[in-house]
Amino acid sequence: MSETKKSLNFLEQIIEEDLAHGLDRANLKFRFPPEPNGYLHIGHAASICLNFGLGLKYNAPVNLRFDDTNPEKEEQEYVDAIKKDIEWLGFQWEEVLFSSDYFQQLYDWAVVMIKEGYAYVDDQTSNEIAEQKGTPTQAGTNSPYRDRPVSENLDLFQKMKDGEFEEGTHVLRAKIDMSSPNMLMRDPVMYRILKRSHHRTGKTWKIYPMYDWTHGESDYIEQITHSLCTLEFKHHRELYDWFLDRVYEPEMIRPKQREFARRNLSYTVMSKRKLLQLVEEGHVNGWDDPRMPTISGLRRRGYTPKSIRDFSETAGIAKRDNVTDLALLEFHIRAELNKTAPRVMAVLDPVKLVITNYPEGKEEMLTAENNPEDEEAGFRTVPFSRELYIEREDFREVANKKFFRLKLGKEVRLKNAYIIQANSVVKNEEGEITEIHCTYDPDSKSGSGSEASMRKVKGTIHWVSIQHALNAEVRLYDRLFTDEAPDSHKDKDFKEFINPDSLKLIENAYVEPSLATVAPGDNFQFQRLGYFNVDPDSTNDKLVFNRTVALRDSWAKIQQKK
RNA sequence: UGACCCAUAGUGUAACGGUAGCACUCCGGUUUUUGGUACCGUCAGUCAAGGUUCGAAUCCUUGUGGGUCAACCA
Repeated sequence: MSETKKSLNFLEQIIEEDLAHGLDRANLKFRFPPEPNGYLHIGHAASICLNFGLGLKYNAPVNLRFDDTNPEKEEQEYVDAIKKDIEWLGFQWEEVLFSSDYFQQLYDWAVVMIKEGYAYVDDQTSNEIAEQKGTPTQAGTNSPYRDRPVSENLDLFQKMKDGEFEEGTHVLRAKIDMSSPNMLMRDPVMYRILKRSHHRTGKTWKIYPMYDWTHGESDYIEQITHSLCTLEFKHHRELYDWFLDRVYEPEMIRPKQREFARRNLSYTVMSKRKLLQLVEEGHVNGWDDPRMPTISGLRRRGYTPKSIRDFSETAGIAKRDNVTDLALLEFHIRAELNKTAPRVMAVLDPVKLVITNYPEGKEEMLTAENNPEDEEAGFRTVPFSRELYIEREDFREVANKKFFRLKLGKEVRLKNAYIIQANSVVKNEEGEITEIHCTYDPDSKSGSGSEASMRKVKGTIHWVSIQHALNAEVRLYDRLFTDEAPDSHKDKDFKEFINPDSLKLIENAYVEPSLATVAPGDNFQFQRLGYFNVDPDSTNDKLVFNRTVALRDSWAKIQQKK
């Protein structure tokens, strides 16, 4: 009975209103319209989750439509990558479509517009046209070709299409209003001549339609009810509607463009241009570098589809500019991995520990729980022996009471193993500790049920058996930028804020032998350290792990306060 | 010196004229063979000034602050 009513975001409210005013629920249809000129990022993910989420909520189809009207920038490679990312996020489109599929229809409509006096061919250069545009505060002036006869326009447009003119010599323009306060309404270009091979239509077309002319008409052809885009397209809505008026038939669905604020994330940038720059200038190792906010980068970093969907859901949709805290994304990946990632032991900064009263040559297999958060996860065994590695920072010769880890003369629990007491250290000439000598309590074996095993010891540390451990490379990632909003500073380039420590490479880490058979993409929790996944670079000979995110670390906070 | 959009805890969002709520972060505590998780708790907000109203985060006016718009890009 206690049904918590979920509040609707403003777009859902618009849809509900449309439904209430007679729109048939069965006609609801959405689309996600990427341009195949780059990789998808977390901001796109918000849009994907929005559109496909609406599709799921209303049981309505969602088309994947590639907005491919510019053959100069678009490539098949991006089409494939985009499809992969959307599927990986867990969504299914109704149809894969391309704006280029509509080139003929668009052309036919343009001819009609010319005949009706709504479009004309302009022979001026782009500079001349730009000069006549005016400014936001100043009206533009009409082109000298604006009132050329329909027959001449038809003839010229035909010749543009036939490839009789060079690039840049002619454009088709909509005849609207050169004094409109909306710059986009000042006779916008509908077609330009481009003698470029298109990734799908090849050399069929010599002229290509512009975004504004294409997008709304594509929505109309597909009978999309709600065409949702980001805020910067707000001014385009007037044009979108004007173009729609040229072709709209009353018995058809009339698509509606509505705008929402794009999702920004702190400590990163979200523009394709800037991300491309990071790739091209070598600040990162490609579009799928685990530090990139791209879907492919997040995937390689170890983020899961669900964590990204949950993030988008929690962050919500609204119309104000935002910079969402990276901590929210991290919260969701920790929440999921805590429930699903198998726990294992790995030592990243090893120091040797010798258990002097443990028989030399002896080894035993100890039982370890795979995931205390998941009863189904079961148990595994880990080998134990006389010489172990522990984390260097888990030991101090002397320390105060707040330090729960190993110190001289004190006890600590080795996770899944025995209680040990540190007795002495061996140092090298530099005074660096090379070995810690300790003794163990043979009766304190974890899970043995003995009285000694039940003893409360304040600290528990992880370890690996030296002779059984596997060598691994571990890549520790941190935020790519040191500033919350690196591209928000007018006087500074965003690259000035690149974090020099965004990648810390550990070439000689040690992991427990159960990890011998992992596959790229597998997620683990390295106990007490964080969540890690297997990088595609990983091989049987050389394991490579990426740190997805560290565990929350209250000890680090205590230390920082000092 | 124009048009349009936006303004709610540190961050992101709800409240649709009727008790400002949720999540993250931060801080404190309980439990714990992960200084993790879980659980409990604390701090913290309607940009400003007027107006309408019994009652305003919500409606109106003005101001302030931020954003968008002058590609043959999308």
